[in-house]
Amino acid sequence: MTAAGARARVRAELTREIAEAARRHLATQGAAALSLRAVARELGMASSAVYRYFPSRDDLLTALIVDAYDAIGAAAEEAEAGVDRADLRGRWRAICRAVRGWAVAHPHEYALVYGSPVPGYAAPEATIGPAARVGELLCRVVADGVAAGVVDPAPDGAHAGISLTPGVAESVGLPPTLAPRAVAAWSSLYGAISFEVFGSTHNVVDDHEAHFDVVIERLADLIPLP
Amino acid sequence: MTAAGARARVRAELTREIAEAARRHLATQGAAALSLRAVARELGMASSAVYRYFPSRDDLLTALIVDAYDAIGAAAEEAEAGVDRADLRGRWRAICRAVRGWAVAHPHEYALVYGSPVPGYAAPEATIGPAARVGELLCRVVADGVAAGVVDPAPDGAHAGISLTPGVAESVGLPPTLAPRAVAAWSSLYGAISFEVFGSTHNVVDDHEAHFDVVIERLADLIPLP
DNA sequence: TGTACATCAGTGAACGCGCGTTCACTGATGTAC
DNA sequence: TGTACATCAGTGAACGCGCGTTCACTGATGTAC
Repeated sequence: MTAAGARARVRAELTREIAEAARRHLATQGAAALSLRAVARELGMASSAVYRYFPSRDDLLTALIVDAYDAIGAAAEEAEAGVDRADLRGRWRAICRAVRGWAVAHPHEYALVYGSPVPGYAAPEATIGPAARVGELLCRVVADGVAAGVVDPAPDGAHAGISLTPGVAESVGLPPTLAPRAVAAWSSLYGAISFEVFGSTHNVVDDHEAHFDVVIERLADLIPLP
Repeated sequence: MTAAGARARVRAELTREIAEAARRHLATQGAAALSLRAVARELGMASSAVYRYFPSRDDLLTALIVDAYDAIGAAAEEAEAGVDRADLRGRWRAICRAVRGWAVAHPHEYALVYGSPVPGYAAPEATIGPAARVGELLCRVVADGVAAGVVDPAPDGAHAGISLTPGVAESVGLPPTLAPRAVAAWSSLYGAISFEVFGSTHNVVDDHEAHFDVVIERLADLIPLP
């Protein structure tokens, strides 16, 4: 039991070490340069040894993707938790800034999850939960506003909401008349971040942080949040 | 003269054929699968022969990137040109829908220009002009609204505009107090499209076209456009 | 406590693959007199 | 119009590289009696 437990512990540790080496590689070289051989080299082990921990390159990739989503989600949740519950716009700003801050600090990991899909890689089910954390957090702020009576639950009238997958609005606690706006704000947030991180606004925006503050307020107005 | 002209014409034709074969490859396999050798294979020529037309793989990539930007820009401009000049929202909608339509029809080419930057590839100057076409078009609609007196030129007050690169607002004909909002709408547009094309809203949005219509109106409100 | 066996981690060589790029070359096409 | 020369397109072999994955193997670590 103790012996087996020790073996399992060592195994878990090495698994984490491999994933961390892979993440370092990803951070400096980008996703395309991420190879099992390069990771094995950095750890000083034979490339075939990595197969004891990850059955294939795609499984290693999945681990990194899940970790990236979780890191972004955790950063956003932590920042949002530090704001007064009644301050809806403050919570909204905290989420957006946390996501941008993480993305700017980890551009390659950000690209892995929000850039072009990795060719030949199909995201498994394990990634969809972590991927939703930020969106759910944004929706919670809006839902709290509806509950408090300060956010109009049906700004578009009664006919909105048919565009979303059935059940989604309910699962995030929003009326179907409001949920599409939250999704629009959500995707817009990532549009601004991707433009900055991927360089699309390189010749256009000078002070990215100041510009992002403008974007945040516009997206809050889009709901609209008070 | 005629002979030399014929040679040059043949050369230009083959250059175009190579680029088109590369585009086909890109469209079906994605940017990572794009190799000089694969293109040469498809054209039935030796891989070394391609070097007579493109000095390196990166030059071929540049040609594809410029072509993609131009195709998106042309699609947007053509759609916008078909709308009554006074119908600002109609022109805005036409641009957004054209860009989305092109992106959905050419996901890999879209990913090439708006997805993760290609590792090891630095976008040369030749790409910055074509890359700006859609943004400029959106700005023109807003600027026309200001000229017509139906768009508030300073919705944020006098202090906005310091976030953009000096000269940008002037070059697109917008007051510095309004330009950041246009940039915000511009990046938001691509956020919505990227989420759809890259699959981020796979489990969230059901009817992407209907949802995109919601987004368009929200982005027009963001300026706000009448 | 000691011994026979099973499990597991890690090795190193090999497989087959495709890539970008270079180079000396062969013909064909154009040019100058 | 004809001939000597220069230019160009395209070839095919080769260079050196790194990749993912497999496989038979060697020791070490744990387990059962």
